[in-house]
Amino acid sequence: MKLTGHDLLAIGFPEGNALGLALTLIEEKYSTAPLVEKIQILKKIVANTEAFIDDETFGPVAVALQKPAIDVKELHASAMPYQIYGAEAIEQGALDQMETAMRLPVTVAGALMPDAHQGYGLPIGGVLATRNAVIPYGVGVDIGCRMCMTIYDIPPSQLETRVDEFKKILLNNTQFGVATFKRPKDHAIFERKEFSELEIVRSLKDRAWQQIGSSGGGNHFVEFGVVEITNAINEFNLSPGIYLALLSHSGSRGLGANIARHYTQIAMNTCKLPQVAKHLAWLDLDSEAGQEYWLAMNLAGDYASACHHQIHERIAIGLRTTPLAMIENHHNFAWKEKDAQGDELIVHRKGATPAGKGVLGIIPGSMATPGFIVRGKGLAASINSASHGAGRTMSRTKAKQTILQGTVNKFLKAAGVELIGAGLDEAPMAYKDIHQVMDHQKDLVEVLGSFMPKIVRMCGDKRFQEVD
DNA sequence: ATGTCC
Repeated sequence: MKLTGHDLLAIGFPEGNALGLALTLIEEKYSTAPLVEKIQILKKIVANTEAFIDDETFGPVAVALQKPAIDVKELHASAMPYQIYGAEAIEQGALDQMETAMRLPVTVAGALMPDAHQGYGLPIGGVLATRNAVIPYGVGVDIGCRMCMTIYDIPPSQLETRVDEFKKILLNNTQFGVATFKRPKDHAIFERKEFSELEIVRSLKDRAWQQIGSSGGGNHFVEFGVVEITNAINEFNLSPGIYLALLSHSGSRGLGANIARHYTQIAMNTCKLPQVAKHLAWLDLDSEAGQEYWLAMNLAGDYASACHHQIHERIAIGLRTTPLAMIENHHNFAWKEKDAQGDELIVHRKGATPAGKGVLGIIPGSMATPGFIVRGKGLAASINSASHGAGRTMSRTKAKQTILQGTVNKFLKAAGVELIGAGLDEAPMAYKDIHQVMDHQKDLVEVLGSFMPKIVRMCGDKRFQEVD
């Protein structure tokens, strides 16, 4: 009979690394021993941890047991006030999560964007400013998930006249789901010292190399479309007009996912919070783990950017041209920013677009509704942020159960969109009305132009879509 | 989001 994690919790093992380690070792060394004997041994380690520090078998368990001086935190009795944009279209679960986040002792300010919906810990569309603390689940699992748009001096009418050619360019130069490039392109990011100096990051380097330039699954996409610039974008000398553009949405693939998983576990093991807030566990920025996370998060952000740049580079080569402009922004990340007094804040944007004064950003709609090129207005109440899209109005499960393929096909046809891949969970009707969402954030961003998708590639891998 | 469970 094998011991379970539950048995170990019952005899006083704290949640964390020691538990897993003890399970592994006891089953390795005492696999044939009766259950009571295994329990007796482990009880002794809990009761007299120090005596086992040098134990040949259980030394590592004792070390892990001694390690974290677990810090039990309390929430403030009431939540700090925070601004909500488009509250009437935001689900209760997201509001509850934000309310909890506003009770953390490290929280300084918060805001909820109009595309908000429930997530793990901080809601998607949540912005949270803290003092000297970073919350891995306040950044999200896909660290550095971002948008990137390149705009070309090509008449967008060619999306109709050369549709098969453009589809082929997308198919040949993007990879979705588990697929990666046979010959990944090298990138300067692989010379970064974080890949050798941080153990967890080192263990992820080979896969990061395999996956660079790939897009993954879920709501990620690469699409050609028509940009209509209404307000000149002086950074690029881009005049009002209609252009062909490429828009991509993806993140840091396995690299960021595993960095997030690793440091979330450390945070949850060392920063114990009441059940309702447990996913908001933070790392102090001056702790070793906090500093490591900060470096690893920034690396994952730069890696996500590198992936987009390779996508756009490959496609620009396919188009035999160079872009007139490139606009990009993270929307799952934490930044060091200053408050009104000039003191440093850690601003978490989990599915929120940076919208500081003058800052360019991209807010996508869905596969068959427009997205927008925006310039931030720097509104303090929004913590210099805006939405990162339309936001889901339906869970993936519900979308797959209730939306019919025929309905989506008609919608795509009416919108003049060619779709490669994607499941019903990404259907336009699973998302809020982007126009309403934009209306709710008029004070946060100025719209400079729109982007209408025309040839869209998303993940067509059934392994990711779980069509039940 | 993620070779979708250490």
